[in-house]
Order: sequence, then C-alpha cells, then structure tokens
Amino acid sequence: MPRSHHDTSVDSLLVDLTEPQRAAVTHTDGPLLVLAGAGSGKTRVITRRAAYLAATVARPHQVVAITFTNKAANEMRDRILALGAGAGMTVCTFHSLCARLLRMHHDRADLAPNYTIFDQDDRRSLVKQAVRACELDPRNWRSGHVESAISAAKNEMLDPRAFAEQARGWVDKTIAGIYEVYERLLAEQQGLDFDDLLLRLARLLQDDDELRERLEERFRYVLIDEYQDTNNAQYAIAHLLTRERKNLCATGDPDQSIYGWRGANIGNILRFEQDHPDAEVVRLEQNYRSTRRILAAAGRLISANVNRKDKELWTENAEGAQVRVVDCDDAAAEAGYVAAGIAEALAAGRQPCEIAIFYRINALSLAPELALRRAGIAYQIARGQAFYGRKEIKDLLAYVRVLVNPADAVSLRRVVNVPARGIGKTTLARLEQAAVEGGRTLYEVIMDPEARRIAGRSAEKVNRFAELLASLQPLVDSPPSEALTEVFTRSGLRACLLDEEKADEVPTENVENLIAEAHKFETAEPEGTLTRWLEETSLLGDVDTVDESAGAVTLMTLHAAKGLEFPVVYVIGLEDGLLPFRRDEDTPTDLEEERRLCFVGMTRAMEELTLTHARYRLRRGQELRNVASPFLDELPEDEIEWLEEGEDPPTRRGSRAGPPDEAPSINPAQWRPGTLVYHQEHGVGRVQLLHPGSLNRALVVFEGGDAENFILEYADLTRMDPDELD
DNA sequence: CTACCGGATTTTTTT
DNA sequence: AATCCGGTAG
Repeated sequence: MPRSHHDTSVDSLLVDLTEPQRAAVTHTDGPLLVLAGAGSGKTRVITRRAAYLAATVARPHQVVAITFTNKAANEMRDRILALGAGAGMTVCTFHSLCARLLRMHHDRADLAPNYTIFDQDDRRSLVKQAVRACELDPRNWRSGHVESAISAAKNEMLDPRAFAEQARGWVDKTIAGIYEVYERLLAEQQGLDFDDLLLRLARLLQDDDELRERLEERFRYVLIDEYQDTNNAQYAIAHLLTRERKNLCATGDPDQSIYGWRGANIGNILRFEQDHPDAEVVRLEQNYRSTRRILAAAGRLISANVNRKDKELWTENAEGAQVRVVDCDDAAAEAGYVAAGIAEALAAGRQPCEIAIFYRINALSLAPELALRRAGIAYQIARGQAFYGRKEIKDLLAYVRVLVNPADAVSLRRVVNVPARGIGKTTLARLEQAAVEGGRTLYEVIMDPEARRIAGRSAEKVNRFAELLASLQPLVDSPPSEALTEVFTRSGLRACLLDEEKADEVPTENVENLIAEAHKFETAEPEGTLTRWLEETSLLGDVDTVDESAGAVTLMTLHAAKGLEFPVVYVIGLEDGLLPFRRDEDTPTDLEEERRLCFVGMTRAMEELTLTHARYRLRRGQELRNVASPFLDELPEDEIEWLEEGEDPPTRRGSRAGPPDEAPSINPAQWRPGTLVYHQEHGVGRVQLLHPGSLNRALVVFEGGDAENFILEYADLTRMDPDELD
C-alpha cells in the first residue's frame, strides 16, 4: 500500500475532532486518562484511537478494547471496522475476555478445559447446598445475603481463608464457612461464577509471570471503557496487563459511577493520576448529545453531590424544550400519560426506536407495558436474562451443559426428572450419597451400572436415564443448533411441552428462538463449539438483546441505560424511596450514587426529557402514598415545566393521527352489570358491579366462581356478544 | 413418587 | 402479586 494512502487514512481519523479529542486519540504510549462527561463523544474518541493505534504504532491484534456490555463491544467493533482499521482487534467485555483467556490457558489456571460458567441461579442453588452442608438452617441463612457476602469477598479478591481471617463477628465467620464449602462444590463441578472469571484471571496474571509477559506482548495497548465502574479484580487485571509498557487508556466519568453495590470502586478512576503520575489526562466536557436545557437540569442535579470533582458540561446545542416534570395520581395514570405522550410523538413523526422509558426497578415496567399494549405501540424490554431464565430454556440448556461438562451437578439435578421420569427425591438423594461416599461425581454414579443398584425400585428408570445421557453425549461435538435440536427431541422435553401446550405454545416458540440464536452464532463463528456458545450465552447481559432496528419503544432500568442515548426519554417513578431507592429503614442508601443514577438517566436524553411521579403506587401488593423524589426539588426551576396529570396532558390533540388508537379510553356505555367478558386466565365471566371514575373499575365474576376487580382501561378483558357463548 | 397446600420471602440495581 | 419452599396426603 503506498505510503501516501496510509497517511491520508490516518489524517481522516483526526480531521473532524476537537482539540481535546484529538489529544486523546493521538496519545499513543504511556498511561492516558480520558475523563469524558456524558455525551461528550467518548465512544468516538475510543474508536478513533483504536483505529489510530492500529494504523500507526501497532498491529490490530495488539490492541484490546474492554467495554461494559456485549452490546457496547459489538457497536465499538463495528465502528472501528468502519474506520477501515482493526480487523482482528479484541473488543469485548471484561467477563468474556477473562472467560476466553482462562479457557485458552486452562492448564496454567488449574482449570478443566470444559469448565462451565455458573450464573446467578446456579450460584444460588450451590449456596443453598453449602448452607445445608454446614448444617445450618436455610431459613436463617437466606441465600441472598450470603451470596452477596461471598460475591463481595471475591470482588475484594479474598479467598475463604483470607475472608475468615478478617471476619469479625460470628455471622461473618459462619459465612466464611459457607464460602469455603461453596468453593469446594464449585471446584468439584468445574464451575466458575461471574466473580471467579475476573478473580481467577487476576490471580493467574499475578502468579504466572511467564504467561503475564506473553499476554503483555500480545496486548500492547489496553483500552478500558467505563473505568469508573471497575472493581478491584478488574483494576488488578488492567494493571497486570500493562505492567511493562503502561499503555493503559482508561475512559470514564466519575459522575456516572452506578455500580458501587456490586463492588465497583469509584476510587479506581479518582486515583488514576496518583497511580500514574506521568499520565496524560484529557477532559471532554463539551456535550454533543443533549439540548441546553436538559444538560442544565442534569448538571444542576449532579452538582448536589458533595463527593465530586467539580466539572461543568457545556453544549452548543439548541436550547430545546423545558424538561417536563409530571405529577400523576398512580402508576396507571403515570403509564397512561407516558403512553399518550409517546403516541403523540409517534404521530408527529418520531420513530419508536427513538423513544425510551427508564425506571429504577424492573417491577415498574409493568404499568407502562400494559399501557403501551393498550395503545397499540410496539415496545421491547431490555431483559435478556429473563428469556434465558425461562423454565423451558433453562431445562434445555441444562441438558446441553451436562453434555459439555458432566461434572455440572447443578444442571444434572435439574434435568434428572425433567420431563418426569419417576426419579424423585429419594432416589436422587441415594445417588448423591453414593457419589459423596465414593468420591465420584453424580454423573459417574448414574452412569455406573454397579452403583446404580442403589436406586432400588427405581433402578430401571435410572438405567433408562443413563442410556439417554450416553446417547446424547456424542452431540457435544455437533454444531450448537444441531445439538440443541436433537437434545430437545430426544430428551422428551419437546413431547412434554407439546403435551402441556393446549393453551400455551409460547414455550415451544421460545425454544425455537433459542435454536435460531444458535444458528446465528454458527454463521458468525463457523468454528464455534458448543462450549463457546454456552459461554457466550451465559455472559449475555440485559441490554445486549435490545435491537434498534426492531421498530419498538425501549423499556429498561436506569442501570441498563448507561452508555445509550435516545431523542425522547421518560424516567418514571421519581419518588422518595424509589429513586433514591430505599430498601428499608435500616439499610442505608448511597444517596450520591442514586443521584448519579438519576443523572445518567437524564443525560441519555437528546431532545425531550420527561420525569414522572405517582402519588400512589402499589408496593408489595399494598397501595402506598408516595412523596415526590427530593431530586426533583434540586432541578433548576427555569428549565422545568411542572405538570399535573390531567391538566394539559399531551393526549389527543391531533385526535386521529397516530397508530391504531385503542388507547386507554373506553366507552363506559358499553359496560354495564351483566356484560359478558372474556379474560385470558379466568375465562368467561360477567360484570357484576361498576365503579365509574377517572378510571372505570369493574367487579367481574367468572364461570369458575373467581371474582376479580379490574380497571377497564387496562385489564385484558374482551367484551363478548351473548350469542358467542356455546 | 407425585401433587397439592400454606406460609414465608421476595427484587434494587447486573456481568 | 408471584414464586418458592417444605410439609403432608394420597
């Protein structure tokens, strides 16, 4: 390639950058900290810099860029490729980098090559097992607390012994015991939990100088995004990988640190300059994303944080509309307001993918979902985990996991009697006992014709199960989609689902979608093994499933929203106790982190931002009076427009424009006592009583004798003509 | 061994 | 409200 051509392409990487952006991009060797405010073009800088490195001082494969989510990684990879440099660059999340390196160097890490990644559920079940093994009452040692204690310990890079040593009270000492057993169980099953992925790689790099040097040689330039949300293990990895060359580029924003609760250490970014006295520091404070008013509101909010480096974002963007703050009666009214506003925006020409709804907790998605459905507006929820958490999906995955890693007893136990094949608790307990006594895995015991006699009357059933497993085993070398399809049929899962399908064909569809996903994986990675696919699947995050091209409004938690942007944003549930969140009176809240979370949500908005609050909200089944979030009082009045729901809501002002409009308005005349209705779950019923009001409520009694109160505007009730009966 | 019932606990946020 | 667990009955 002629030299001049080369130079032009490098120039084109710089030509449209501002001075600080260019400084960040062209800094090649030595530590670099990019303090990038929200919307300051950080991704642009990272991608340009990666491409610049690959075009000047490094080969693409010597650059590794680490992001927070897979979605961010994919986008970044695409953008770098689009710049014409960087095929072969490593762009991935911390977790997937760790998973891959540990797999590659399993021998040095003292791991089985086919180790499996244990997710939250698996971890829970192992913790429970550990609690039982310690002869503690599972009711007093609720897994939630123990799990987070163990996770915290791992984030601090404390092994069970170190944890026991620093344990103060009796509670911690007991947890140390559980931790130890948990680790043993995990090791027996060749499993690593999410925290282990980081911890084990950090330890490996610490202990194995030769490997560390090899990896340093390979990854000469390390870029880490969202550095404010790294935990101690990630911090250690970052520094171990850059020990000789110090080519560590960290980008982030202390004001967007929102993962303290899972061990993220905001100190990592605040200390960067002390860690690296020779570091170049670039500040990006011009915002290209939001209108002036949105930025002013968000900036005022975040300035209320005391523990904070002062920083002022500015923009040359238009002033824009005022930020709307809306008081609503209850969650339904709030959702109705949001849905109506969205309908109007769509009517005005907005695309659905330009609109997002954020909330503090997942439970808040329910009301908006309902309202959007009633309004005929397509939406998607960023909740990838939920899909993989489905029963039928987990069951199928468990079979596949057993193929990949027969030592995985959590999965084996899950499938041993799914579909029901007459191997119950007693039999399983006997088999497990035999396993413990013989120092073998549960799988080995099941497969061993001798030991199987232990099963007594159920021996024949265990026999057949063993044969099934043996016959499935060869599928481990098949392409993932094929393995899944075969397992689905031969395990009897498919028949079982079809059997139950009478009313519900969704589970089968879900499995089909899973297989389709596997197909996609094979296309992208033709050499991809089942093991790799499983790995990728277990490391999928919630945001990773959102699809801009889906033509749908996006709903997600504030945490998931980090790094994204939308022209139109609604943040709902701005109530004291919800945002800022308060679990209960004696669990302290990190108010500053909550405020940063709110800040993150607000700064996702490019043009229109609406914050809503409901005076009454259902919490744990009870309706509670809620006070508006103190954060709302911290906003600058000039930039805010306060609205009462119903005062001048953006309801049908162009009444016929917009999508099929079955919006939350019903004709009360169509409803009277005696009206026949159909409900998905309860079947056919008859309206008994009506309570008209701003929302029409109705008491419905169903054929089965069930009686339910519904809000007609939102309930999934279909009116029936009398002659439709029978 | 399965099926069902009542009580307890849950979710705050996630790779 | 919904799920999950343990216990009991069949």
